[in-house]
Amino acid sequence: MIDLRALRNDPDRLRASQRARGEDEAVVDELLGLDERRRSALSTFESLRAEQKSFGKSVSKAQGEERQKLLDRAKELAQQVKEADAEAQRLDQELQALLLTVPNLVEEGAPEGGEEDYVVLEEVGTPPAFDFEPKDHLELGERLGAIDMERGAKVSGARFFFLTGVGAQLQMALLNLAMEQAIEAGFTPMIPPVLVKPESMEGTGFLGAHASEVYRLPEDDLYLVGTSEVPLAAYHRDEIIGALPRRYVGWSSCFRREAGSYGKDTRGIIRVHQFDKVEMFSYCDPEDAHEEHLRLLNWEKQMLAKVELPYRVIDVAAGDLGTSAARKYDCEAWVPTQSRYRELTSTSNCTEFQARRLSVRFRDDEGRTRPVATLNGTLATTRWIVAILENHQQADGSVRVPEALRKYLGREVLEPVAR
RNA sequence: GGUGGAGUCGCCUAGUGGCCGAGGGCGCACGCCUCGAAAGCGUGUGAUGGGGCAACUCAUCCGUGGGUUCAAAUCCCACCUCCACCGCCA
Repeated sequence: MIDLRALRNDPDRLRASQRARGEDEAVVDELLGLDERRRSALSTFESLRAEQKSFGKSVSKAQGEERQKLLDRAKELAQQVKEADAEAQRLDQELQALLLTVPNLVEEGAPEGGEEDYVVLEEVGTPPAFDFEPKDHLELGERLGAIDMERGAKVSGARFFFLTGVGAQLQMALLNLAMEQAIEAGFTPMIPPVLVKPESMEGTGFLGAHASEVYRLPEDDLYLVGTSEVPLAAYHRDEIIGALPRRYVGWSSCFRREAGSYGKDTRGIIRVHQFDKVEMFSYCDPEDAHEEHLRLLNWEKQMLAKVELPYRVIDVAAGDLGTSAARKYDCEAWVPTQSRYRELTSTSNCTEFQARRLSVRFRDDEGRTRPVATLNGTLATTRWIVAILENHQQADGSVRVPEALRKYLGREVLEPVAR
């Protein structure tokens, strides 16, 4: 949620942000008009209510006929107060509802435009040159006895899979490596709930434009999270926290409906309904948010270096930021059989947007409460297996294990197994 | 799933229609005292929103949402959470 008071002072800032995202600018004037009417209704209610309160005092002191007279007038007042209250509440709800539809203000410097308008910030490493025909991750995974899509489909349907044998071990190795790196950097490890209440989902901004991506359990009015960002952001809901920054690293399964992606990435484990992820989450002073964002990006790059993958970093364009992010950097690893880069990590600076919805505050130097900034970034996911298998494959179908993963896997090469 | 009990300021607690416009204690902050500290004494102590350059001021908030009443922490209804016990189950 954006800051209404800041909007009053500088409506052009939101106009520019909406333009950069390719979204409606008219919402600015709707907000301002509604806010004006709400404040006027509120002040009407407040003065009536003050009158009613002092009137109530006189009633309690009066006697006999005098009391009866006052009672008649008080009854009238009560009616008026009730109406004024209802009107003020109605306008406030209308304003809140509209406010919830407005995406975060875009950070200055983010590229304008849509999905294709990203800016490449850097390319790290060199895509491997094979002197044989590289196999894709699924073929490799099946030969290694690491990935079983067929049985995934049999048991759960399309876009579900089993990680088996070294596949399961490889994922654990990867996620353990990520957890270890984060813990060393001072993050508090967390294993969060993956079913959350509507307000947690709403608070993180996932029930707006992307609501169809989210699994819902109507019987229990709970949602399955698409990322541990959701429970980690809601963790401090309705709290005033001290000692910023607070950094958490969450390990969880993630669930995505992938509605509207029919036909895209249908082969293998690139786009699936359920996967595991290690996610960094940071609460910090809004003044430090930009710096913190760059730190998260750096930790992501450290992880990518450890698994020895070639990748590039992109600055995601405003129109592709999603509801909550003010700025977003993705790291995309090279996928040899697709001859292109695919997203492995994504780090967002959500500024105070989520914290305002979730009411997570801190005390500034003057002792006033202010919303914190929240940021998140990926340290490892199941999808990384795709890039690791493909980039480190050898002519015989074996896969070289990156140095950093060896101590977890206990071997240097993953060998094909007989079916 | 069933039955019973409970939810008041950071924590503990008082409060059974108007004296609550929420009292007390703990904690915390500041001051006095002291060479310094402890103890003691004094003062202060929340959130949200509106108005104001400001000191300040007004309104709302006693788990949540409704209702009764001129007036609700207090009465009524529903829900939520926690605790205890019973049943069922991985």
